[in-house]
Amino acid sequence: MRTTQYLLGTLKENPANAEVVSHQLMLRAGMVRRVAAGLYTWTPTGLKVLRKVEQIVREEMAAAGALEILMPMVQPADLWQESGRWEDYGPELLRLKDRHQREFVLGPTHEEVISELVRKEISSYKQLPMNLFQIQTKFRDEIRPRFGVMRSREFIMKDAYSFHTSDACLEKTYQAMYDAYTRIFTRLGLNFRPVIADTGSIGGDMSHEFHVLASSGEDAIAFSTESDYAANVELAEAVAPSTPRDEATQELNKQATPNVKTIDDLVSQFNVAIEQTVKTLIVHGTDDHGEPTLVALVIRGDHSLNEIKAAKIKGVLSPLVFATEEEIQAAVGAGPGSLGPVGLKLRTIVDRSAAVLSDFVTGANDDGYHYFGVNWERDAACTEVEDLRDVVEGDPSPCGKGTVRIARGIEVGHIFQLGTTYSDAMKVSVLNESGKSQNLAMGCYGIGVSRIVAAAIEQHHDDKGIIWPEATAPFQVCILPMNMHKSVRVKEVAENLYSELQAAGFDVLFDDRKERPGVMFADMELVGVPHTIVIGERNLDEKAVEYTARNSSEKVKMPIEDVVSYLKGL
RNA sequence: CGGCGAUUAGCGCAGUUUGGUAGCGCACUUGGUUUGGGUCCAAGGGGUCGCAGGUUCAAAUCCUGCAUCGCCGACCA
Repeated sequence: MRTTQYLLGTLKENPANAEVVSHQLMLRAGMVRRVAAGLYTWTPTGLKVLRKVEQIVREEMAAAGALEILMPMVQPADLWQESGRWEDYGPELLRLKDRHQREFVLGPTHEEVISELVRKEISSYKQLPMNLFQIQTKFRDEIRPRFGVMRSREFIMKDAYSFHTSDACLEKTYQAMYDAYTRIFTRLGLNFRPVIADTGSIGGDMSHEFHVLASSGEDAIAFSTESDYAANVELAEAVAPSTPRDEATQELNKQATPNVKTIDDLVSQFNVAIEQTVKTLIVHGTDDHGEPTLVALVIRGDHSLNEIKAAKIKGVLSPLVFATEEEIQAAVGAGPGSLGPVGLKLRTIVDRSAAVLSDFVTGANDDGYHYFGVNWERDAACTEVEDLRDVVEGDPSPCGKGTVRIARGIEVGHIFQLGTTYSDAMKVSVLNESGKSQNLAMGCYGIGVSRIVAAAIEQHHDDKGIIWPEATAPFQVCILPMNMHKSVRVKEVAENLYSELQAAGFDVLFDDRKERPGVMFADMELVGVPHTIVIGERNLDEKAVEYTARNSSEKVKMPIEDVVSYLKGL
């Protein structure tokens, strides 16, 4: 491709409204343009990268035995009503009507459509297992789209769905997908980790997320320092402390703390260690008779509540709903800044780490007062102990080996064993070997294709621009002729090399613009082309050109006739 | 949905406090100059100042409403 015939679209200045580096670079390198919130046009350079990612995903899915299909983006509402998600999905599901006033949705995912297909097409266990995938545009009406294509409303996803007559068979395909995903992200040149994940609203038993490690990632991941264990912090277990609770040494005493509204106030004004404080959070729940009630959750002052863990406790509303200040006042008689387990008349669930404290400090359920020297059993009941908090750096690893380290990741893939949730709702069944109708076990496997492009840039860039891994670079090589418009020799060598490289199968960008050298260098570095050949009068007397790799500052002078074989050998 | 902020040329911004008929840099066009790291000089094109209403002799500027966009939070395969 010649730059004079190409839409390069590079920007010298950083666009406003682009927060993360991948978003900035995608705009500056001319890969995408914003159309509306969370909606982007992929311009030629961006589309080339996107297609390369798609192709790798497609090849590895096919190699793992999945069959490619293409389902519609617009889906009839009745399928969603059948699965129950018409009600459950909420405002993220964009609903629309056609000219006959029939209701449709813009597909955020395709479990319903695939179930509809499979229940019609597959009728015998002999046709199973089957794994079908597509690479399709999805639409999710995100509350807050951000970070460019990283969290957009319209995005491209590879989604696969597998169907089985037994859990053992599902597990086998699940493992095959796990392995395929590992190959895909390896081929893409990404530093990634599979992590144990929450199954979330989609349900099911077993789930892994694949995360590209990057400081800008939206998810926190807990790793073991000594094993392969990795889990999303949402899910990672905070192991119960092995040391038993110390004996009480202090008397319970109530002190006036008029200016204390938060744990930080308490720590700074009364000289107590934050680890010796306890905070109490009030959430909505139901009692044994299913009646609405409030539940108190107690965690150590320096820890933070894990809402997913809390919501999984029986009798706690899921998703978690915090009590309002008015509700707390009505139930306890004190404001949120003065709550504590002593004398509290609500069901109280204590976090494992809070449960081993002694002589601790907590609110007195009386505005402006705290209890000091509090001890469990003696001063407050501690009957229910659960894992309620996020793990923190230095905790013992849940796997039993090493301690926890926290890193940030961008979720680029997610695989689930769904079981029969959808096939029960959608009646996806076949006749099994004994001639009985059986609902199918199902797995689903997603990869955020467009998100991968952004994630790759987060991981591979410097202050000059993008540094594409070989596999996803928009062009493999670029030719930069110095003052070609003044030098017949330079033009001739550049044109010849351009033809030769193309003939040898390289995707090459030939910068034939009448631009100053600095402009060309800056643009090619911004776009991130991995290999650059510079042709200038300076070296032509020796019939030589100069090679540089994007990921190195080293300049290599080489004879013109060696260029093709040199690049082939890389 | 709550809090905060923004909206002036294709992009990045100044001008708004104190009302007086719109400016800078980049990009673009033309001519010259320069030529291995975003040259320099000159000339030029491009704006219903987000929209609607109001105040005023006069509104980018003051007032009211709305829209769009972004940040933080809540939410989310």
